[in-house]
Amino acid sequence: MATPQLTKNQSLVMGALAHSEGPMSAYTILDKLRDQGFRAPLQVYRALDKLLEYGLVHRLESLNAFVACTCPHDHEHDRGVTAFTICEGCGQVTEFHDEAIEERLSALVRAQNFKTEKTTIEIRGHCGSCAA
Amino acid sequence: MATPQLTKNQSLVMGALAHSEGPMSAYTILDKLRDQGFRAPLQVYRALDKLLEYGLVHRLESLNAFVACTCPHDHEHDRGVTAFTICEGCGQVTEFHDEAIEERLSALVRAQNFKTEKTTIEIRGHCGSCAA
DNA sequence: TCAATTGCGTTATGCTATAACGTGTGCGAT
DNA sequence: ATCGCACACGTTATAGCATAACGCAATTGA
Ligand SMILES: [Zn+2]
Ligand SMILES: [Zn+2]
Ligand SMILES: [Zn+2]
Ligand SMILES: [Zn+2]
Repeated sequence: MATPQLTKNQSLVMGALAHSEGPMSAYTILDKLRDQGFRAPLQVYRALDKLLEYGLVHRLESLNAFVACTCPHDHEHDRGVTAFTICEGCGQVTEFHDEAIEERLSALVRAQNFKTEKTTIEIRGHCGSCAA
Repeated sequence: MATPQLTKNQSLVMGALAHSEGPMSAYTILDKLRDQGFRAPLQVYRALDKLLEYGLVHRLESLNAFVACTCPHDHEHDRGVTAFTICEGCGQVTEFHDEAIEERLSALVRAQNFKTEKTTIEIRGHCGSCAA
């Protein structure tokens, strides 16, 4: 998916996520953007849908929240699997990718005769700084 | 976590999940159990909390839904990682486990100096019967 | 007996996400 | 030009998921 020019709302949501320390829920984003004229959840969700489609943003299923993609390349991990560590202490999210896991998962799933459309890998725990 | 005797509510929720074809949301479970006297979401959520703790039930984060554990052993996958394929067509959920993925993930996470508490792996797609 | 724990029931509330409707704008085809 | 279409947008209402806070009852163990 090539990334077209973002619309005003998409840019505002992207900016909010990019400048955030950690993940944000759609409603948290909404609150951050009220001063820029946002009034309703759909304004956020519609922008997020596009940003997810362009690969600029990831959804964290276990948090019902969103983060900006930190992948160094051109968000071309369409084919690849994206994984996250999520610290319960400080909220820090780290995105990472690994071909070995991709290939192993792919083989296991193929053995089930299953066709993958989207893979979610999220690891909850504590980062080095927050470990008790 | 040893599995104590289930209470009445826990048994009812467990039964509903065990006899279901696929995953169920807490509110769907509630509706199924109204005839057995269930009246409020908390009755379901409290039972689910315990069943999750005992390892008899898994939560599917990408669906906000729950499934009975199909693991053949005594639900002793406390140490292990549980993964799921989830068919968007028929709703079928297949639970599986793989040591190679566990070890690879474990190594990657350790390299981040991160302490894992819970790992979520969910693969959305289409099963063999439902593949377009 | 007394305190602590656990499960239960109820009401109310909060958070997450989408349905349904209408408006406006740009742009190619007729 | 103007028609038709696609797309973004704004608004209101509603649906779906989850928990807070209160009180009561049964169990257990000191
Ligand atoms: Zn990314
Ligand atoms: Zn941390
Ligand atoms: Zn299991
Ligand atoms: Zn299927």
